[in-house]
Amino acid sequence: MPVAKGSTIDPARTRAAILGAATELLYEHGLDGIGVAGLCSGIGISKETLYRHFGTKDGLVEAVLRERSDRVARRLASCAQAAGDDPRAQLAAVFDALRQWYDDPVFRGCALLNAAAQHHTDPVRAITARHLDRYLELLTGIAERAGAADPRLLGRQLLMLVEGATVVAAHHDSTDAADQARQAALTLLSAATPHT
Amino acid sequence: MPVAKGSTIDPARTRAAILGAATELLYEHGLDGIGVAGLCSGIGISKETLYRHFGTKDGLVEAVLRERSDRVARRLASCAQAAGDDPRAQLAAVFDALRQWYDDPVFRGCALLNAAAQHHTDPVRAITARHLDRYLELLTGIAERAGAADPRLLGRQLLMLVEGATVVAAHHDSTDAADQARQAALTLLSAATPHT
DNA sequence: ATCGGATCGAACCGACCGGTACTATCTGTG
DNA sequence: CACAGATAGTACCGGTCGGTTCGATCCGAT
Repeated sequence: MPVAKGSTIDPARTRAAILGAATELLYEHGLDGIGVAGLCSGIGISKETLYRHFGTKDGLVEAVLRERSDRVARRLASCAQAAGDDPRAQLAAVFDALRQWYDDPVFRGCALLNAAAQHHTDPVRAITARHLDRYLELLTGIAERAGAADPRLLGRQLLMLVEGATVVAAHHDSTDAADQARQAALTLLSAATPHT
Repeated sequence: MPVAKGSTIDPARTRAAILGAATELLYEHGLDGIGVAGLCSGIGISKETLYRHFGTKDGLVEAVLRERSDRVARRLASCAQAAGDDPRAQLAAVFDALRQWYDDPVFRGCALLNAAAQHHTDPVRAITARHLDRYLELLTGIAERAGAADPRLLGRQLLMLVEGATVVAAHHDSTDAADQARQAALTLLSAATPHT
């Protein structure tokens, strides 16, 4: 069959649908754990469609990673912002968001870090590094607003806590990981803030 | 040529040599980034030799991961022990050892975590989980000897710092990562220790 | 001196890989 | 209604994958 009986022919929508389905499949199976044929059958498209939209499997992978990084960073930033103006509350909100993520049954660690571990090619590494940059920017901003003596240092330390909690939750034991990391983060924040 | 002109026929030594060379190759290229043929030519052995010793590529991979976990955990524990009896000094020594590791030009993050990200199969995941368990045991021991109010909590938080520092050093920027994590670790240790 | 085991090198296998080509069929537009 | 573009489905391509087999050759122990 061509083009599926009742489906709308809308390249932009098709592309978005491919991205969404491919994101899940690549996250679950790993970049090298599923081939183009498996991806296409899992997504429900033909190879030609995939190649017309993304040119290459690597092209699809990079598009998936970029989109995922964008979405995750936006979501985390909005969680922080929704917590109000208090930097401590914002920091706590970040780890609360992480807890929800860790409890997701399909949680397998950070997709960007996993991808960089699998394809340590320049494009993938660049996307991953930018992803960590976004996290760092968010956390450093919180550190600044909290009045930390050295916001850039504290930002990096908080970034390590976030990524460490994710790693531990993914590969060791996710029980309470986010809460434990949150408590550590607040301790670091307090210690780095001149007593008010 | 068979058996290489001047080589000793010693299965145990051959096995150890394969393990050592394969460890580097698999770490550098990733588990799926190098095939059996590439491994054999890189190691300098024939396929038959590899398959007689390890049965399967997966068998080789698991043996490599197990041996690496053993070696790394032993080395880290001995670094801590060599720092004397003071728990704070032991903790600092752990991060000093990490700094040396991060500065290694071939540093690519934790091999065990990378492996788990690539092959999230039960055997690999079990080896990785045990690896983190060993880290946790070391750090929890330090927390206990330091008199932390909740040594198991502090141990987990320190584990997150160790793993987070490794991730950040590998994928973002290794500059000062170990020192920044060390400072954070000591801060957490102080905060968790009833004032003496 | 002999022999069994260890090893190399190379050929070989089926399966799967990423990617291309082509046809049939549907949608959306004028 | 007609046509152009998007898509499914399928067959196909060369290459590489993990893994097996075999003969030649060398080591080490008897």
